[in-house]
Amino acid sequence: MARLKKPDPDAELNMPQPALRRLPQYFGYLVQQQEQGVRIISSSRIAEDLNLHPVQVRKDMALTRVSGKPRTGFDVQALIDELARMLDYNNLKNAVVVGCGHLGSALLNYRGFQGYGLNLMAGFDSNPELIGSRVGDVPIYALDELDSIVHENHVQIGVITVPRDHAQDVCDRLVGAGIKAIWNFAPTHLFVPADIIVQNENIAASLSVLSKRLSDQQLRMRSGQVPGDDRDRS
Amino acid sequence: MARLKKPDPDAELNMPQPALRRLPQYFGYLVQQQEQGVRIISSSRIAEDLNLHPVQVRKDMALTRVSGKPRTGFDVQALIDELARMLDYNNLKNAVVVGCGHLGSALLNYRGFQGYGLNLMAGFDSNPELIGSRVGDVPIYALDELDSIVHENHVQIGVITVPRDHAQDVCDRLVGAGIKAIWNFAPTHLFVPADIIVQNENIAASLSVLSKRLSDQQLRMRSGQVPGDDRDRS
DNA sequence: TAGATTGTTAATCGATTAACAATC
DNA sequence: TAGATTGTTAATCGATTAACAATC
Repeated sequence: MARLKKPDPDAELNMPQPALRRLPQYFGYLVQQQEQGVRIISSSRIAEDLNLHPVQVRKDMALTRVSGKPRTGFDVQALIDELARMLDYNNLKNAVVVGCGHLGSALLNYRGFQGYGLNLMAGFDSNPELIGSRVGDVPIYALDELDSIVHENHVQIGVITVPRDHAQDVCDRLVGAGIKAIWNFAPTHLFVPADIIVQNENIAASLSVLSKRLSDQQLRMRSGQVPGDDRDRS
Repeated sequence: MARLKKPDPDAELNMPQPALRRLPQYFGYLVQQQEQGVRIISSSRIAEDLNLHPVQVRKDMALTRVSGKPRTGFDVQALIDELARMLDYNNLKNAVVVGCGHLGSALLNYRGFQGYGLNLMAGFDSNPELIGSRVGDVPIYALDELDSIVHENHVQIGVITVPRDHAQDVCDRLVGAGIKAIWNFAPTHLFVPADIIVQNENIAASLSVLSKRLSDQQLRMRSGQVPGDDRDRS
C-alpha cells in the first residue's frame, strides 16, 4: 500500500492550470505502462517518455500526495488511483451531445470517456432519419426533448458538435435547459452568462501551434542551426 | 492602409507559447466580427468577448505589429491579414489523414482547414470498402501507398485518427515515409525520433480541465462563495 | 556503505497585470 | 480641449528549473 502524505485540500483546489493539463497526460501514460506490466516507475523515466523535465514531474507527483521510494520510484497503481480521484474520474457526469454528424458520432462511439468520468447518455439532432435511432448505443432525440432529458437526468454538460452557424443557437438552448458547462467543438466563439463554463476544443489553435513549430524548425534547419529542444509545451 | 511598426522577426520566432495559442483565437473571432460588418475594434471589446485582460490583448496585438489608433481601435482587416501571415495560413501545407472512421471522416469533411493553411490531400484506411472511394472529396488509399503519396506530394504532416492500439504503428510508418510532424488524435502517447514534431490533440486533457472547473465551481457554490472569475485560461 | 532516487527550498525565468505616458 | 484609447515600462505573479538535503 503506497503511503499518502498529509492531505492539503487547498492545494488541490488551487491547482495550477498547466499542471492540471499535465495530470491527464500522466494518467493515460501510466495506464498504458501498467497494461504493459510496469508496477514501479521513476520520475526521470516518466519525464523522458513525456518530454518533460524530471523535476517538474516530481513536483506534479507531489500534488498527488503519493510518496515515491528513493532508489526505486513511484507505485504505478497508487498514482493511477490518486490521479483518478483528483480528476474526479470516479464520479460519472452525465452529458448530452448536440449534433450527431461525423464528429458527434465519433464522440458517441468512443467508449473511453467513461474512464474519464464522462457519461454521454443522449444525442440530439435535427435530422429526422437519426431521431429515434442509436449511435454507439446512445439514443438520439429531437431538440424538442432537450429540456426534459436534461432535467430528468441531471445533465450538467453539453457537448456542441453542430456546424458553426448553429452553435450559438444550440448553446443558448443548452443554457436555457439548465446545463452548467459546455464543451464546444464548433469553430466559433460562444457567448454565455457568467456562471456557465465554456471549454473550447479549438482545433485550429492546436493546428496553428503544430504548423508554427514546423515552420520554425524548418527555418532553423535552413539557417544551419540545431533543431530546437523538443520539450513538450503543448 | 494600416501602419505596421518596425519589423522584429526575432520576436516572431520566439513567440511565447501561451500567446501563440491565443492568436488563432483572435483570428477566428476577428473573421466572425468582420463577417458581421465590424471594421474597427478596440482591445477592450476583444478582451470582453474573449474573456481576456485588455492589456493582454494589447500586448498580443503588439506582436502583430499592427498599430491601433487611439480613441478608435484596431483595423480588423489589418489584424486578420497580419495574423494569417504570422501563423503561416497562406502557405498551404499538405497533410494526410490515416484512419478514416468517424473522426477521420469528420476532419476530411471539414473544409475549414484550408483557411488555416492545412491541405488534407489524401486519406488512408485498411478497410477495403473505403479504399478507392472519396470522403469529402479526398481520395482514400491503402496504407501500401503511403510512401509514394508522401514523396510525390511533399507531404509534411500526418494526422493520426486510428484506434489507440494502431497509433504507434501508424506513427512509425508515417515517420518512415518521411513525414516531419504528426497531429495525433489517438488517446495514446507516441514515441518518435527527436526531430519529429508531435502535437497531441489530447481530448481527455481538455475534458479533465472542463470537469475540474465544473467540480470546483460547484464546491465553491455549496460553500456559499462567489463563482470564480471566468477569465479564459484554456 | 555507497549510490540512486525522491522531496523541498531557493533561484530563475517568463507571462500577466498595473501604472502611466503618448496620441489622436 | 478633453477624453478615450493605444503603447510601453515597471511591478507582480506564477511556473519552471537548479541545487541540495533526505532517504532507502
